[in-house]
Amino acid sequence: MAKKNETAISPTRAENYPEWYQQVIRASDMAELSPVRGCMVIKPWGYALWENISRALDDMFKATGVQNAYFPLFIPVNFLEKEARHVEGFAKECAVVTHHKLEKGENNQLVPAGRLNEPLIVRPTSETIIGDAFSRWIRSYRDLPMLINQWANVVRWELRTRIFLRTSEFLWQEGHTVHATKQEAIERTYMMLNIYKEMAEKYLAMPVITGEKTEAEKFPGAEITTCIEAMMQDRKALQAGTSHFLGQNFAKASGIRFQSAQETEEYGWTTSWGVSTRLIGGLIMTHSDDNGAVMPPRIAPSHVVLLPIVKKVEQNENVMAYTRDLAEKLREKRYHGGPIRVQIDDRNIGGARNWDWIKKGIPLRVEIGPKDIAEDAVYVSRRDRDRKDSRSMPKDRFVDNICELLDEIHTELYKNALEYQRKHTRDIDEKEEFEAFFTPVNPDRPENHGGFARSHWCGKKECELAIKDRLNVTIRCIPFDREPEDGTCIECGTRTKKGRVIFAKAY
RNA sequence: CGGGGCGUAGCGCAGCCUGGCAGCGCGCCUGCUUUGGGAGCAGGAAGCCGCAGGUUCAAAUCCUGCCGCCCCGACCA
Repeated sequence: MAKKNETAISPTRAENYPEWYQQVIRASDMAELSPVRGCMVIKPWGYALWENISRALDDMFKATGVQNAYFPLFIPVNFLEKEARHVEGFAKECAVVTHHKLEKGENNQLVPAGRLNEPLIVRPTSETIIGDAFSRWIRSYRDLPMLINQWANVVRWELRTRIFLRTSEFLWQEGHTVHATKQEAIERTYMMLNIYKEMAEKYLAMPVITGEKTEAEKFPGAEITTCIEAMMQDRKALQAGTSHFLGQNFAKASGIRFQSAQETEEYGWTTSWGVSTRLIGGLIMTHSDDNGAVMPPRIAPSHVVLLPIVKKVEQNENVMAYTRDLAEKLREKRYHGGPIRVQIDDRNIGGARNWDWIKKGIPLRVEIGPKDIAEDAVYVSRRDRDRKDSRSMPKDRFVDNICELLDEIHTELYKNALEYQRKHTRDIDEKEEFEAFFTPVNPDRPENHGGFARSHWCGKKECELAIKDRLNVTIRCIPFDREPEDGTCIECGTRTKKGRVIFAKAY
């Protein structure tokens, strides 16, 4: 009974949020830093999240006619050069392959040899190389729409990295489509953003605000960038997914042309859209608490862990048999398209066993001891409730209702996150209040600040940049659901009727 | 790339000022006892003290250089 800290994770969120984040990842065994700077090793408990996320997304994509394909990791440098703004956006963070061979040099060290005639970049995103393929694949309007997705890794040479949120290499999906008309491409852009919203809210229990990026925050080369933005528990915004309408910019850069029904030659209208392993960072920072991770049930690596409690050796086999039988009954149940994922943990390590699963964030913990078996009952604890808030229930009722119980946890997590977001979102019309809102109360913890400010903006880039320079606050998005409203720009005071935009500090 | 902090066992740290056997807690392994909320006893394994050079009889400790990590800022999904 050597009770140590009140909380399993130290420091707590309030004490040091960035450090807490890393400790949650370590304690839950989701991932670790790799020997290569800025890269991560995703361990099974973390990778299962990505598998579950990607499986659900893949189904949703395919339901809209998207097909998967795979394009090369290496891209000729001159491909990137084709779209001017795209170059500006990505050139400075590209990893470049310049050699194709290693030779033994002094002291037996391996040194690069065999310089490439043309260097290759490691894809930071694949618009250009997919565009090249599309230019060959598409001849006629009958080839359209072209709806392609790839699951891949990409590399962006980041200065400052943070596990899952910003690593030099990350996993993602990138969808790329070509359409005969502007209208259809724009519709596709919004359609995919809605899928991301559904993933965030219905699977990750992460409420998001959908909207459009400003000129300054757009994807390099896009006409319209749409996004889902979520609030983390430090009240910073996380861009959790983006969908872009690329106009004809990339079609012109890559020569994606088709012959129309009217026998004219036209450029295609393209879109691209992606989400990444960053979503995992987002769900950690949305739901986890000072005792570790909290997994949203629908994508949790496991739904329930069974913890047999053996008092006397001679009861051991009885308890284990009961436990195995319960596991089998649970596995027969279907939950959101798959079986209930059950683990049995019979390690003999006392209360530490329970804490391990709390830190991993498994939605349900079930203790099974002689007392329960005598009553044909189980003792159930929910991760989203206080850890002492456990209750006994008849075993059959537990089995019959486990799907409803998991969905209830999902709903509760979503509700709490939405409540948090609303609590820290404020309409602000006075410049002084705006400044105070984003100024940390405690200078030692500059990450602590107000949250989302809904304020008026005249639409000028200078005002947006001035705020960014002064407060490190940016316009996260122009919400789709904004209502026209009279107001004055929070920076320059110009009258505007357009309605409010979301200002926040961002990851 | 600028400012600050930190590198000692898997994790968290002490030792450094004042040079002299490599330490502590947790974790890990073995055995026994235990098991309804971070178990007890006994035994054990585990270290390039970030790296390289220097000073010294002797360096985790002093000096020089480098590297890495974390936080803040600029940039980004």
